[in-house]
Amino acid sequence: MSQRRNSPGKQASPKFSALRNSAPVFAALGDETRLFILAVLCAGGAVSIAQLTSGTEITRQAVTKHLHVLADAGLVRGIKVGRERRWEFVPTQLEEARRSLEVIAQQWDRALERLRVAVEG
Amino acid sequence: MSQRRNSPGKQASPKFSALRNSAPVFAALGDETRLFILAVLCAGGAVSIAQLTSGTEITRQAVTKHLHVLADAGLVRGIKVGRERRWEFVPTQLEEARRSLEVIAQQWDRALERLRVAVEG
DNA sequence: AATAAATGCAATTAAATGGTTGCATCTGAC
DNA sequence: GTCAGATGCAACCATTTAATTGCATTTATT
Repeated sequence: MSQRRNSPGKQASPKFSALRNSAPVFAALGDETRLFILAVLCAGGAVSIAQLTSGTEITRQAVTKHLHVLADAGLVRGIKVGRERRWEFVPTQLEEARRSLEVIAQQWDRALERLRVAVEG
Repeated sequence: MSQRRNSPGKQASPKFSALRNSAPVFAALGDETRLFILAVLCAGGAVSIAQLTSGTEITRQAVTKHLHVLADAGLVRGIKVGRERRWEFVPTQLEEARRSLEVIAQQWDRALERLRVAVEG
């Protein structure tokens, strides 16, 4: 996921690199099935693959792959319990992503404010 | 982008369909170059393709494609001005996405709270 | 020990993505 | 009217992604 293909800026500002870091997280969130899985895990705690699969219409292996995508993005974690593996939500990265959106939104708000001042004042 | 491949739930709850709707937005955000473009547009107002391209190391056409992905997700809009097209940020969908993350986070918080109550009494 | 449940692993496939090059079109300026 | 600047459009290519099927492995249970 996101093999650091061809990044933009030459020497990205520190402000932007925070944003940049959450690109993989957004990519992981950018799929209905994964959003569904995440919603389930947020609500319930630790759930097995079999249980998660029963909530979808795809195969167990497909669900497994989605779980690994989410895990690579740091959004979930799986721990073995007996013969099954329980998957649970890990809040850190989602918080990070939320902050990133705030940053963009704030930047926008400031731009609007500057515009307002320039016009009115 | 997101050809509604194989969606999860049979009759998704209204609560989840709000989340589901922002999957395409997250997908659009899940790329460094697009995050960069978005950051620029948030800061600056209306910018031409040529100007945007100069901030990256990819071709103008690649930037154009990214802009269309962002536009399809409703995050930006382009308006023709003379012989150039100015692209600008549109805040609505980003707000929507932010709310989605809040919903997930709140669900998680409530789950923790229930757990706390169950343990502490 | 034998069996069934729950996963893990690998190969395969169709479609989507990110990028490119080349050429056409539209528009402002001289 | 010609010419350069800024896009638009289309074909093409390599990689990644989402899903599948089939088989191997691990682990409760009886």
